[in-house]
Amino acid sequence: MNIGEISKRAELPTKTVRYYADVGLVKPTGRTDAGYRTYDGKTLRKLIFVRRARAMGFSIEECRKLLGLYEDQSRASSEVRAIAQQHLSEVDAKLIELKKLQKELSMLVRSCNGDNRPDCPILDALERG
Amino acid sequence: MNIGEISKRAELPTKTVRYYADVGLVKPTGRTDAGYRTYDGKTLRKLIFVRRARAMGFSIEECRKLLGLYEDQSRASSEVRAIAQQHLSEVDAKLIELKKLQKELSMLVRSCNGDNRPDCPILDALERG
DNA sequence: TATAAACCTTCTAGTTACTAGAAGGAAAGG
DNA sequence: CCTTTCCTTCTAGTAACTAGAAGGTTTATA
Repeated sequence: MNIGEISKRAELPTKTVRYYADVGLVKPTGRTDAGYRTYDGKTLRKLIFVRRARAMGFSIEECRKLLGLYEDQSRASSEVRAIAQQHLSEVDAKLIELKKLQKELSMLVRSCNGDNRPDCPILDALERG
Repeated sequence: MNIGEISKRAELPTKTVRYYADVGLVKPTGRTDAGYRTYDGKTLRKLIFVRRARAMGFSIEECRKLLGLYEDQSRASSEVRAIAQQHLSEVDAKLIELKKLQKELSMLVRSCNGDNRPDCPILDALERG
């Protein structure tokens, strides 16, 4: 399969597949005489794996580690769990921050009349803290 | 005040203050003979305003608009409210996504034994979807 | 007064994970 | 044969800084 075909099947833009090849995340299995990248079923599964991991918010470096473990038939599940747990903690933390922010912002938006007068509690809050 | 002083007072790194000057968000009031940036109380308030707005997740461009409205004594509060409301909607959307992610991830982490055996539901989920 | 420490300047480049676009070669269809 | 579509590489842009280098200025101290 060339890059167009694999992109369609992996549901990733060709630019992204090329990028993953460049950074050594998922390399093509080979090249044609003309220099076209070629991929097989195994690399397709890796690309899909990466797409899903990225959708879960894992970074490229985390994906690299996960792929390594995915490939390693003798890995311990604890290694994978550690990465996922770490990522989950970060998600938890972000969630808390975002909830606080939402609360503050929605309070501000509700408190502002939103009319033609210049008086605005939102700006006041940003100014005074 | 020079950049070191204003940085301390605004609780922003000097690099960031310089960056804000470069992008025209908060410009110094002038320069000394030696080329040092100088700031006054008004620019200090603007920098603090920007720090708070950034902490609320407003982008630099949103900060620019908010600063414009902050400066404009005759603005309508509805203009400010529109920006905040827009931002709030984005926060809401992100929050929903992040909650879904958290649920999925924590389920996966819980389902994984995390022992020495290679069997791992996390990798399985990433592979199969 | 000499000099060292602490401060300032500009410029370049690195960060994350792509994305857009340009210039040009290759393959496939009519 | 020609056109369209696909592929290649390379450069540069995105957001919002941050790190570091090379060098000028100011201030404090010996």
